[in-house]
Amino acid sequence: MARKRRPTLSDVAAEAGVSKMTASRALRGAGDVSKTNADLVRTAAKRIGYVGNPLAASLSGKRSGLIGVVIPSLTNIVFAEVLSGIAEGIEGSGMQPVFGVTNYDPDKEYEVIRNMLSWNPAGLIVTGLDQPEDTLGLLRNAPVSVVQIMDLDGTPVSACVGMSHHAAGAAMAEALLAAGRTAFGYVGCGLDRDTRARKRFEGFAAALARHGTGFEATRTREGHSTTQAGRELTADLMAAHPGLDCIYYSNDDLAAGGAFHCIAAGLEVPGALLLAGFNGLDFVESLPVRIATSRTPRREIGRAAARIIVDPDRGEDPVAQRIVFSPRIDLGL
Amino acid sequence: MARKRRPTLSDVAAEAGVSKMTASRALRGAGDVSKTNADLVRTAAKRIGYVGNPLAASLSGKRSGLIGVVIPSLTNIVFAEVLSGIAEGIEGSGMQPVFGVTNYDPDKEYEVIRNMLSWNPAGLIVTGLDQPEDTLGLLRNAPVSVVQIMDLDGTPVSACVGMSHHAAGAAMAEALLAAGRTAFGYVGCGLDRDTRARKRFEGFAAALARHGTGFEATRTREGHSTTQAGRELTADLMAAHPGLDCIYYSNDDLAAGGAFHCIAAGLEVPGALLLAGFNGLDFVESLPVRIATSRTPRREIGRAAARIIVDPDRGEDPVAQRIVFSPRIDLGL
DNA sequence: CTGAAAGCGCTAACAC
DNA sequence: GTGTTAGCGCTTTCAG
Repeated sequence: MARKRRPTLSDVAAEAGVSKMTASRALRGAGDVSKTNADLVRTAAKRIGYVGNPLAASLSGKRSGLIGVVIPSLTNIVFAEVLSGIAEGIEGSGMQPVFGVTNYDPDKEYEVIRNMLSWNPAGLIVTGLDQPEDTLGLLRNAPVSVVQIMDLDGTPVSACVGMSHHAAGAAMAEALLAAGRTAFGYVGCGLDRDTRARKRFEGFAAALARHGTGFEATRTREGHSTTQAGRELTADLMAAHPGLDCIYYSNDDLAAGGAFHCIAAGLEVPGALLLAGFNGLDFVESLPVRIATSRTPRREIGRAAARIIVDPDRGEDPVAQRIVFSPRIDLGL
Repeated sequence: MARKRRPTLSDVAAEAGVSKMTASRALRGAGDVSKTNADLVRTAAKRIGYVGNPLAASLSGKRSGLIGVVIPSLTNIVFAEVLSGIAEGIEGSGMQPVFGVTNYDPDKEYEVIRNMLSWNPAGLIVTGLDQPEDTLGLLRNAPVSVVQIMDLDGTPVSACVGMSHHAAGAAMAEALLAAGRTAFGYVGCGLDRDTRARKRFEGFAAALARHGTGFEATRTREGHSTTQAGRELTADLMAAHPGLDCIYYSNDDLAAGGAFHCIAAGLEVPGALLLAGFNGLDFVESLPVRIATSRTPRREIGRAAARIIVDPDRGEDPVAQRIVFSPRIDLGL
């Protein structure tokens, strides 16, 4: 049962009795086509089951309908949700998202971006602002819309949508101080590679300093943020510094681990010890104890980034867009 | 600063002083090229910074270097990890993964697959075996390698890699019965659309039936599986059936919510009430109480699926591959 | 082993 | 409005 060759634009044109160009124009609503012919073409296309070949269109036109997305990890639900938002934002545009995972490795990131650029994507969505210089060069010279996401603390190549992690850290510190906490500890994972977590830490520390205080102790570890790591580091930290009344974590996963430790150890949360995470993941709400967190609009960030690429609008205005989100603090009290 | 046109194969050929074809062959190691020329070409390519245009290659050759991945959701960490595994499996092959999210909507799935096929991908990785007939037609006639993942209970279009959810459910039931549990409840979300969760439920129920028992009560809800939903449904279920000594959940997220309820309600877990989830997510290990789960090798599944598409090997053997994984039960006792 | 010719399927530029 | 002519950058023939 020889599978028939997939119909091409020529087939549609022949079927409709017009030229390839008219068919092309009619199908993508470009240029002017008489209503009669437009209908003719559309019916013909439907009849023979024509599906355009975006590969050919991309090669011919300047830009492909691909949107490259570069994220550091997919094990982290946060980035999965960003992807999800991007998929939503692209919806109906006929574009396809392609993704690349860097595992927080700058060299891998360079490779991934370079590789993606070879596809002549319509746009590139890249996580973060702190790429090494050669990667930035790649992005600056790329003949595509570049959108950097998740971060605002720095100088974007072009458009960027995200939030200030420094400010987010500071805001959380202010809120915790206002809630009467005085003895702070910190627990974080992968700070060597996660520049945004580092910025939150610094923002938090800076705010404490402004109030004449600081972290009494910190516990950090390389590698992924897991609840298990959070639990262990918290146990360790509290054993050494039982006087702490507040711990700031680099994210909710670690904070949840901290909560689990406290439950197991019979530590009263948040009364005796207040735990603060970051992201506002869903499960935070249903933990048996309340913890503080900053809710980040990651799906919205993805959606907004996708929209910037999908919409050619904004009249080429030379000032690149900068969409600012602010995480919302929830002390859970 | 006029950005120079990106170098093409012709440029490389000219630079190396050979024909386009020799350059092409040398660069992708196809056909025979004299070592001398091969070196000449490679150096020339490096010198002028040549990066191939996969769009053109795809249009010219039969298949593109794109791999389509169709998943129901990205809000669920499980599928994000599958994607992650796919990215690993593709690594170094020069292929690009493109993804589409269906939100468990069969119509959306049809559209996504159809759209992806238009790119002439090298392969398609699709979640599940239970597509509607028209979607199956699309897949069967697709001139690409199709790999269905996550499920084995049914007839695959071609290759498939995953596990039997029916068997997984049954195995968990057997294990719980062996552990002495006698009064079973069930909590699930989104069973109307998640056929695999349904299969686990059925497998579990069938096993109970073989032992002359069954679920005393079930609580289900539409929509996503969230810890919050798990917590609420558990509270509801236990209020109505305080005599239960075991609850089977459609996944770990719900089970965690159940655990949180029990902690808050002072119910002894697992002593008085054993909770069993599915997936073996990382956080299960660090929960303050132990719950049972089935560990699923989702990253491995992704990696294996990618490999099937990346490797042309296995000598065209007409028997499509079928890679079987078995979840490993951990009662957490 | 190497090269010349002929497209892949589509669209940008011009004519008409 | 509509058709024609050229490619996009690569690979597949098929001759040498």
